[in-house]
Amino acid sequence: MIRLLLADDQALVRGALVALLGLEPDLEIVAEAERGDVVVELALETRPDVALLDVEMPGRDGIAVTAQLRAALPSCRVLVVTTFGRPGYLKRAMAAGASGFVVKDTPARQLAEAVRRVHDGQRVVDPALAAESLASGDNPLSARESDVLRAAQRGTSVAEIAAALFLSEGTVRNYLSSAIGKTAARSRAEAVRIAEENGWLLS
Amino acid sequence: MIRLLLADDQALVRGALVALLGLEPDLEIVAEAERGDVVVELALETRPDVALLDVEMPGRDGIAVTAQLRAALPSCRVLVVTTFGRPGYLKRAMAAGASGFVVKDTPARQLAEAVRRVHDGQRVVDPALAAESLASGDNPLSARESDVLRAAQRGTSVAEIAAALFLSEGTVRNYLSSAIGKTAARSRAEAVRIAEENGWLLS
DNA sequence: TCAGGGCCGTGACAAATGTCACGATCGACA
DNA sequence: TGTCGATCGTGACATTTGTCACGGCCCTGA
Repeated sequence: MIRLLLADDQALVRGALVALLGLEPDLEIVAEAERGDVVVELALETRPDVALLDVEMPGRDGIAVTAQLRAALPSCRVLVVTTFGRPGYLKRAMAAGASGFVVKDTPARQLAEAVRRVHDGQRVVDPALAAESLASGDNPLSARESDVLRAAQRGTSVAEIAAALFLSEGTVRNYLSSAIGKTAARSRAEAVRIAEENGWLLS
Repeated sequence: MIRLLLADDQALVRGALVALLGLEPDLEIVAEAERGDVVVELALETRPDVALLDVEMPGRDGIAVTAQLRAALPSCRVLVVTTFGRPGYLKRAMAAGASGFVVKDTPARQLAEAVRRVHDGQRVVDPALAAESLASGDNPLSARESDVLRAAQRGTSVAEIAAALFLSEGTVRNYLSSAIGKTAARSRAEAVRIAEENGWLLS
């Protein structure tokens, strides 16, 4: 039996995944989480063989959880599941120690198979996404530029961003300007969108 | 047996829901769709009793599908399922003729029960969401203001919005300004965010 | 019939935004 | 050791954005 941990913030999806995977005779769900920040603790208690982690979760995002889980319980492999096939997500998930990366667009039948492959020590990655990920290049933003873009995500003004990050307004404008340049955008809002779509704004 | 149609663009979620609802002895999934614009045709072929529609779908959004489905096959009740509990979604779904509205945060066990209630002619609505929906008031934006905000969603400049909508730049600025006022925002980007969160930018 | 509202446009203005040039410090790295 | 890049700041400037006042057209409801 492969022991499974499931983490997804949408109760309906989580429950449905339980039903789906519960149909497989060789899989057993031993734990469920709806927040990222309880996964490691739960894993230490229940000792799963494979953890299915969503990226978008309250508390802590799935990629950060991946890194911590790999450190705390190396015997547990991680399969990351996500709604959005952002190139940066895949790259960072693999760098964090994930064994597989699956988008929610993939047929349901392949999920159990992916779990088995991951448990088997193989890597599982959507080939199309892998290609896109390679093509999109690395995150060109510096840490500060990411911070400023993240703070600008909700339509915040320069003054508010500066106050939130304890920077001068001029500095914020400089970072925004260089972020706009690096993302090949033509306005702050477009830069935010491009960075989001590439998965460059996590953590 | 209650005959079910399922529409959700994420194959994994759709498959998982099939597994979940397939466990219920009185439910039978007779059709699946991954695009909004094929649902009506599919429903006319398979004659389901209840349709489970996601709001966010390619082709046609679930609320537009609801209206068309109600017209084409009045015997089929609609239960709308969505990731985002936007107040405006609920209001528009009910106005379009949906019998129920469920967010993906609700426990999986309640889904089958919701399907039965809807099939029974009852209405199913998350009470918390209903309250929020009433509190948030109606969409204050005029059709044109919504158009302009929608066009501004991706960080587009005034000149580009004007070109896309065949308007003068001054007019676009006026609409943006009044939309900013009506949403109580302080910039275009914030107005876009507020309108999105309230579900005012559909269709 | 008239008032009101949505729609479309113009022009002018203040404020915010984006760009550039210029320093300065610091750590990493060859 | 020197160089490079990231970080933080200043000041000046052009452009864009947001606001306001005004005009006109059309439709709807009182």
